[in-house]
Amino acid sequence: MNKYNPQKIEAKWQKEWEKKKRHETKDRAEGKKNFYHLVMFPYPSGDLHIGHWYNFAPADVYARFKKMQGFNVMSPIGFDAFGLPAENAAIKRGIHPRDWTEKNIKKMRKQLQSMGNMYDWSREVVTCEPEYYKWTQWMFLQLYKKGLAYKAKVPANFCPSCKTVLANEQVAGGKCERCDSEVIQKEINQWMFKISDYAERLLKEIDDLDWPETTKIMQKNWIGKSEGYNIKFEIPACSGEIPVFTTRVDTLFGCTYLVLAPEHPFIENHQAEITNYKFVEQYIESSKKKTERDRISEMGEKTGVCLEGVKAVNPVNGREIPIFVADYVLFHYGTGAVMAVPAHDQRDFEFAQKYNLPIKMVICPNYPKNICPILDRAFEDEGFLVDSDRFTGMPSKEARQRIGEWLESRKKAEKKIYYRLRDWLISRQRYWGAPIPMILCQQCGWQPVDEKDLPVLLPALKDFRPTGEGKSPLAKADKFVSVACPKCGGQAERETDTMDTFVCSSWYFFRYADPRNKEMFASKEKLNAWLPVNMYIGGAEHSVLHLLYSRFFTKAMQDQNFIDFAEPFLRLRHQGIILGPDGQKMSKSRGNVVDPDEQVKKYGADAVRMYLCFMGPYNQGGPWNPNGLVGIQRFLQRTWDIINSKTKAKTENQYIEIEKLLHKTIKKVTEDIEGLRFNTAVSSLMILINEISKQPEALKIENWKSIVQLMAPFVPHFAEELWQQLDFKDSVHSQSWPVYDSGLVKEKTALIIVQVNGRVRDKIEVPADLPEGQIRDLAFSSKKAQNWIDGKKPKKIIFVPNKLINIVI
RNA sequence: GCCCGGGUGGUGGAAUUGGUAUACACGAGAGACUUAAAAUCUCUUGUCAGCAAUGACUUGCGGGUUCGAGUCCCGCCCCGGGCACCA
Repeated sequence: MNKYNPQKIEAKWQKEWEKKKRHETKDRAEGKKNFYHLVMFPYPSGDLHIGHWYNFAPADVYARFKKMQGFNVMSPIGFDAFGLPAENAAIKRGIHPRDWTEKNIKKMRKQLQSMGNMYDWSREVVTCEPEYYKWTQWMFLQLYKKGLAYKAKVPANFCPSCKTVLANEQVAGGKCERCDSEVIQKEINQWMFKISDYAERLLKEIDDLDWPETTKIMQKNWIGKSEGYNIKFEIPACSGEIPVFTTRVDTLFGCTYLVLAPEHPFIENHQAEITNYKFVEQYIESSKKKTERDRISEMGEKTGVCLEGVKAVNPVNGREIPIFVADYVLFHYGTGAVMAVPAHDQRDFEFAQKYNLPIKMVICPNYPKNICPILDRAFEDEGFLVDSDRFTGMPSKEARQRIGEWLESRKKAEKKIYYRLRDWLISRQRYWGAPIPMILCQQCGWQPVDEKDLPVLLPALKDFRPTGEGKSPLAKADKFVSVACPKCGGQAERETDTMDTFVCSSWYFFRYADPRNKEMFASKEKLNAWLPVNMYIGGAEHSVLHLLYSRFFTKAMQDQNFIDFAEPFLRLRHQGIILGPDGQKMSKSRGNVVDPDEQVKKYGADAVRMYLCFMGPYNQGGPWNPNGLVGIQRFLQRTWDIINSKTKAKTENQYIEIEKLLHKTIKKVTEDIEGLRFNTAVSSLMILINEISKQPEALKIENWKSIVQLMAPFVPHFAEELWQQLDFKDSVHSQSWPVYDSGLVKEKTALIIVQVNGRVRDKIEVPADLPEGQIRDLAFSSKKAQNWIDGKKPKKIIFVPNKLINIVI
């Protein structure tokens, strides 16, 4: 008998599809709506492990499903090819990053093709190719022109091992996200993107997106909006004032001192008035030396120094209060100064306890009883005001508004909003990235490279290793550095830093729409044909990095009218993470990376695809365990055998039950794929085949057609082969998705659960929609139920149509 | 510390709106076919009691709401992710 040989048919159909260019997508298809299906493009690290398969194979099931539903689906793929890991790996192996990257891409292309995904390779983009990074540089210039790219000397996160600065988003717990080394603070002149200009839009416009709620919350927290007041505290000693930001104006009467961040300019500007300046200076120096790590480990252990000789005046009651400098106050947030209310802020509370400062309670949980508890920690909740002059007795929420307005009318305060989001630092002192297209002229200052001179090619350096002195390796390439000023023509120097890879990946989804355009990153016509992305699938680890940056790019490009939409990804879903068999995150150093090749060789790509779908909920992931794969193989073999036995169907209505089950399965599979519940979709297919295998003669050939179609997205080669064996025309993948008959799906009978006092005592089968009265009679005549009713009179009867009757006695 | 997500058989998991808990699959056990093995097929498989019919118990723990709770509410424990002095 004809045996299912996955390796043979997979090779056959992959060749055939490629020959017929089955997966190339036209920008317009007659009578079809475009559907942009996108997976996060991979980083060419070398080998495609099972985690990649988990990302790409179920995603491809969705793409194929949408195609069969009649959409003109674009499913592109490419490589996020610049970046630190490639460079670090190349250094380790003593080869050039370009060679290493190209070799990996070649290998991964082959591996990706072996999965049988419907990628349109004609649209492939590779971010380290000049034809691509030309437009990355072009985007930089557009941002620069609008003042959204600027160079500034800021304290930055510096990784001593990677020898480059990093964005805030790339530092996790004081450590480098890539190599886990301790990050130190270093002041370097850096190129920044002004993402903070878009904080409000990034926050507001996320609401309407069909994204996982958790991802939205993460982005919102990262942006971190706070509304409050900037309050002016007068400093009589130097006839100046210090503004502080607070979200709790209602606690102002409880403010017993001010605290400035060590970097606050007031301190340096008033050396004369501060009588213990030497001491203060020492404190500032010592806190500067602290690493991010020190600050984290010291959390709770607050330090500071009082500025002797200067006092601040609380605008609300005219009282003079001391001023401290302490590094628990951050300079880069708000005004770099806070009003300390130890009774109602835990940090101030700890500081006040340590330095014996007055703790004055002004919010009570239970006014007018007015019994304030003795505090062992700050009371940060809402309550009623006490000891607050004419605001006493007012709920804190109302007081916030009233005190704010009152101060505003006296010009002592103004409404203010601050965001936690800081600007995006994009300079990297590394070789393997897109050069920043800027030129520094001693006469004219920073000048952008002329657009017609793009791309600024990355020179083919022999020694590309980082220098460690905070300078890019490109600085060593004299030919690259030395250039004529675009403005005056005089001697000038190129910027030698390269761009963070996240810049390259912030716009790649535009390029897929028009990948070979030489005039523009993509034409508006093609952008409008495809974007925004209809379905985006990728890991949750990008919740704030890539996904936030891409939204920023999209908004910035919209504002300059290069595109017509404000959000790049309308629908987003995350796949889970496949862990190593040991339950740990897969990593080469742990040696638990699973290569799917062995399983593919044994069971075929189709079985592996389907097993990945079947394993569990797609967004969950978990440890890799191939034990269940054999179950998928058995299922495919059984399906194959039944079809090949070519059992002829009998008369139409004899097997109506099977036909009904088929239509229920169509409904279930359709709904499940749409919701990315691949595991239950596969299980319902198994139930169907199990049922059919009991009576294979029950199915008409027409119904086999539907079944093969239902399976096609999961096991594309298998389905294509069966399609051909059943003598159907064309390709199964260009068929339209089966539609269920709602008449057949509707149940003719219902199984009624008979409960007595909420416990199941019997089950009775009745015609569907039988009215309550009749079911009641049936329930009472049930012997099993009668045993429990025991002749008693029911107190109550609960009836759920077509489901359940509960007799309460 | 704060914000999310999760905890169901030996294992992966199902239960879409508060209505049969354990679908589907793996594994295990028994049997059929076979000289034998593989493959395939059939049956059993949450726990306890029972020959059985059947009954009791069971969704991390403890309470609660409800005729009825894996699902809702309160309190706790554990695991995973994010944030981490953001005033």
